[in-house]
Amino acid sequence: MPHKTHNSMDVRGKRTVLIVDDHPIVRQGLAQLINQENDLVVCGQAEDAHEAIQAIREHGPDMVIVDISLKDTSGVELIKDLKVQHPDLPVLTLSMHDEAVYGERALRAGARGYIMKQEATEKVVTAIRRVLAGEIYVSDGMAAKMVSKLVGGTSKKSTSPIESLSDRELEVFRMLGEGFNTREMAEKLHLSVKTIETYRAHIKDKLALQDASELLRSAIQWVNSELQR
Amino acid sequence: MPHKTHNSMDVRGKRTVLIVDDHPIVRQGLAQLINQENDLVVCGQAEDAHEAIQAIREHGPDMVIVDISLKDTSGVELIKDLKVQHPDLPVLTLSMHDEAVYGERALRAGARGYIMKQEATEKVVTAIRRVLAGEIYVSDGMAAKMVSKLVGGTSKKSTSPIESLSDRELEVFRMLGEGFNTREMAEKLHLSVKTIETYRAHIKDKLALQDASELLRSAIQWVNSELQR
DNA sequence: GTGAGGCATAGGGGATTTCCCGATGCGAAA
DNA sequence: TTTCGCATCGGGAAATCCCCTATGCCTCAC
Repeated sequence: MPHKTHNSMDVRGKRTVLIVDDHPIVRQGLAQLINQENDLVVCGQAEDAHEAIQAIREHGPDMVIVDISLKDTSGVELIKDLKVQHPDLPVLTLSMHDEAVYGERALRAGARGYIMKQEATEKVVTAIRRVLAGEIYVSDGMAAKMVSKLVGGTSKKSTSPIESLSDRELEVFRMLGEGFNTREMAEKLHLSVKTIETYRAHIKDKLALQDASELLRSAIQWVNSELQR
Repeated sequence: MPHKTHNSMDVRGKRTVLIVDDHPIVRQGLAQLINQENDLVVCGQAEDAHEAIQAIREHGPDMVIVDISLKDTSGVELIKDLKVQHPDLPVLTLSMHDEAVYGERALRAGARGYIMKQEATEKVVTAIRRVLAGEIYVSDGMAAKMVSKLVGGTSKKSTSPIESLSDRELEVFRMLGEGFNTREMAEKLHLSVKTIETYRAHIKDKLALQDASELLRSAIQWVNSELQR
């Protein structure tokens, strides 16, 4: 398949991959994994959303691998941005979080695949190839779940109210449970305090919580149960 | 590959390292990082506590690097076990979680160092060397915090600073970690809001915490660790 | 293709809460 | 008996929370 505008292959005919992850060790592992394949090569790395945008401009990679939990802007936000700025650039989401919580969000944001760091390295390579080929990669379990969701259509039961939170709201909810206050969240996410306050109010509504204290308890409990996996 | 009796050096005179992490990609990155040093070599890998114990028996490494969040047993439990079974085997804790939350717990469990995955790879190597040399490695920030905690506690012994809380203070600390706000605590304890505020201030002083947010995080973390024993 | 509604973002202004100063009484310890 | 730590409160300024409103996007149904 002949590609269009930007450089689809480097001089030695390899497909180029850009890595976005804020853990140097993970970048190193991933890079080695990719570079030892004879048709793939890592053309650049970034550790936050801003660097990622720049690196994409600079290198024009064939695909990007994005960790979903970055330092400032969350990976989901970066994926959404990329969807706008580079609609044809395929994105594979790499995450240590459970796919049940973040998988669907990542795909809805525009990712072409989702894989957990717990997976064997061969599966990661498989996922990369699939995404490069223009297909979608998710785990079998997640694929099954999404199918049944489609078939079931309006299955009102068994949907945790947490599912109803928007991406930003979930992010705020998680940080709340980790003990951050409104101002800290605003700084971390580069948003106005007022915006965080709005999210808190929405979360309270959606989860039917009475006040800030119930909200906090709920968030703490959820974060802990997530840690237990 | 001849196994020696115990911690010494392998045939080529390198110090041997065992990696325990449930993310294959991280293991790969770390292994490459270590193996490219000419005096260090990875002698084995494990992805959970059980495999780790076995691998240590088998390879007798000079040190172990343990991720704090494993699949089954938490890394902290593994570290405690190792402290019993191999008291002289130095352990470096590697974690993606903030050191403020887990650092102290890891060290108390017996680790000789704590480093975050966010750190640059050179720092990781530095930490490994330090721990191998029998020293303790923590970040500068964490070291400062622990010193101020010790100084602030005025207790010569290394008792947990939480021990220094009075009964009322401890009660407030626990309720804080459970998500109660000041007014609710006042009602529950039949005290003035002002009194609870005073306790909060005292706890902050005694535990050398900066602001309400740190106080909250600390309380949440403590309550959780209490739940797990 | 238009309107309804969700989402991300944020401001205004009053109600609460936190934070930094005290302060008082009461035991225990020095 | 003087000096502690502890439990208990208050004043006042600063910060935060809470309720309402608003705008610019999207998506999706009709």
